[in-house]
Amino acid sequence: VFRYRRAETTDEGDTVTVTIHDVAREAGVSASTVSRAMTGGTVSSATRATVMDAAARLGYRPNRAARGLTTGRTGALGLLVPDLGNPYFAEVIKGVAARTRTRDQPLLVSDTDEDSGLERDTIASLRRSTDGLVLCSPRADDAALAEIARGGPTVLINRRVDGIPSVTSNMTDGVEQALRHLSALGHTRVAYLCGPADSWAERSRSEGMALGASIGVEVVRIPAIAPTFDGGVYAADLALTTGATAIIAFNDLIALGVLNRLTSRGISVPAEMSLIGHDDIEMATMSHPGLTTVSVSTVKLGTTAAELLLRLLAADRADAGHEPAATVVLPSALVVRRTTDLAPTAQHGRS
Amino acid sequence: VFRYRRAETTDEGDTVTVTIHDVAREAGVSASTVSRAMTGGTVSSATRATVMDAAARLGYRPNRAARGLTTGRTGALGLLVPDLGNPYFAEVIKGVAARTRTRDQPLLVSDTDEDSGLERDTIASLRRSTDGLVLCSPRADDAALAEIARGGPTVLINRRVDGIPSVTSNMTDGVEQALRHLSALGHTRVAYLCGPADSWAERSRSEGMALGASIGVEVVRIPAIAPTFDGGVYAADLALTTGATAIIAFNDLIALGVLNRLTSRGISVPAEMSLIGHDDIEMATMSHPGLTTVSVSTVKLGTTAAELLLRLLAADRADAGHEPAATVVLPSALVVRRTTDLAPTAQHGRS
DNA sequence: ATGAAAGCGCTAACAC
DNA sequence: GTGTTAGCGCTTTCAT
Repeated sequence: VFRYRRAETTDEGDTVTVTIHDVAREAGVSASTVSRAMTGGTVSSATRATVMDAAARLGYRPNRAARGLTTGRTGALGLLVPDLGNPYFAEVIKGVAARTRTRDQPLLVSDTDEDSGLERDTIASLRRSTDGLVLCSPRADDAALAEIARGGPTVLINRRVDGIPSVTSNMTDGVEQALRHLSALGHTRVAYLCGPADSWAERSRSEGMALGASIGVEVVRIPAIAPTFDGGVYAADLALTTGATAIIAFNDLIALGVLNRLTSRGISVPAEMSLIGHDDIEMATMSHPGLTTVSVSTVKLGTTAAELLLRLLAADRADAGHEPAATVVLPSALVVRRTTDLAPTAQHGRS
Repeated sequence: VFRYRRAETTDEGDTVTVTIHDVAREAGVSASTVSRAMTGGTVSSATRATVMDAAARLGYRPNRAARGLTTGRTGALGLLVPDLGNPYFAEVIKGVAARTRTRDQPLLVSDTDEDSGLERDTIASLRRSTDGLVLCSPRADDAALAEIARGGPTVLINRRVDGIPSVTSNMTDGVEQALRHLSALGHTRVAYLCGPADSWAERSRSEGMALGASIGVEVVRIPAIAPTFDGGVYAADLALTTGATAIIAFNDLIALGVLNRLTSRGISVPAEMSLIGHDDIEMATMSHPGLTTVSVSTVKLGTTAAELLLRLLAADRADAGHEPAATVVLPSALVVRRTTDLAPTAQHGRS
């Protein structure tokens, strides 16, 4: 009854839409057969070939909106990170994007600006325009996350909640390696600069710090440092008052802030103070001296999460019996650069 | 003839979809009236109120796919940046996202990994799932961009092409300020670390460097430095061979690399070598010493571009006569921190 | 200012 | 394995 705008500009510049019916006519089959051929339904391989050929000849592109209207799916995936400006999360994004790009699935990325109020709304909004969500280091509590996961396919990064698939790095192990490294260098008193108290990552790393007691390293905790460069600048002075000869920071950003502050105060790293970060962001290689840090394959965190989500979606479509939620733990490894050295006391002993 | 999955989980946990017809019934009007009320059509303010009320009561959310099917619009916007890991672009993203968030429009973000081959494909893919695109520092040549812009509403960031709306920062002016600052400090020979030769940003900044000739500053160009930290590390040694007493880098990342390398080689910044970056990324404040740099309101670049794009879309819908493409130029300002000081020669003169 | 009706492009139940 | 058919939820023309 009325003219609809027909989109899709061809190379010749004229504007035509080729629909599933055009392909059907060209291939001499019905529209449903075309649909089946395109979406992997039961078609004889001969007709499938004919159809694919016709589609290619006509330059057919399925209309996402139309498909979405019938299937209820959007074809898009969503990813939520605390802060786009944090290079750690940027790498996670790249990992997820790498996986979705190969399937030509649109990826919606949002950040919450580290604000948990925003997190709720953003998730709801993302949910409505995607088929599944990857939540990176979410702030919400377990109950809220369970609720969110009930709303649709969900994969967690750096967070573990019963019943929800997740990918995490082995932070506890990473921190333990850091502690052992320091212990081997003769340090007996190290300050730990804690991250956000409510974060799962903080709890995991904190757990690793517990190793100190059993290997003769006294750990002094400095609570609730903002996981930023400025947080580190602030924390450096506090750490200095503890009598520690080494510092383990919640993340690299904090460590870099510490390094900057110590340098400004004329305290030599690593001669007078050793320093270890966490995450191995690119910047960690750029500092002077290069930062010793717990390295995590951040990109892989992203690709793995995307993989898990895709698997979830496939299982969903096949109405497969719900298997237990996959829980992948990626290894951590301490990368020793130049901010760690023998403890000053040990050095005396050495000379 | 068959059961469709009805989505939308309510607070009670049961799964119901409320459609425009439900609202129509509740409000005692026809579906078309509801549609008009929701989309700003001609409705009496009384019925509009009734409809909005009914919609709110029922918790009605328009189905994006259905709307898209009839209108040909997706409601989403796209943004393409060269590299998600570059903090400069991260801020641009935040700017765009801030604007789209208020309208609850999904934002699709992709990066090209600084690869111009990927750029073409990614743009095509983004185009199909969005109503309009913001292209940040695109690598494609003018003709290709004109072609892309013909494919749908497009706004450029840090690039100017005839007929396409754009937002840029005044890089030429920024670089001129840098040069004047150096001149005032007595520098007479400065090395300029060029960015990618084919980039618009490089041409703009290069233009600013031309000022040197007229204010008695000799400029030595070092061509085609990768716009990364490592690029800077590499360039530092080259710059040292030129006899320059100051360096202006294409961007902060390069400058930070230079700073790192100079520090490693035991060359004091700024005593022996002054250094200026460009962009004023957050990291520039974190270096030691703090980096003197050309500051650009990166977030505003993003919000302005989003604003322009939204305006374009609105005009499109209203079939408004095409006005000339808007070209917004945001100011630049030199931020003097601690990497610039009197030229060594001038210092001698001073003592 | 409002309602009726058609149809956007696609998929899925059903019959053969 | 394939065609027929109905309908997903919405917007818009047309008539009133």
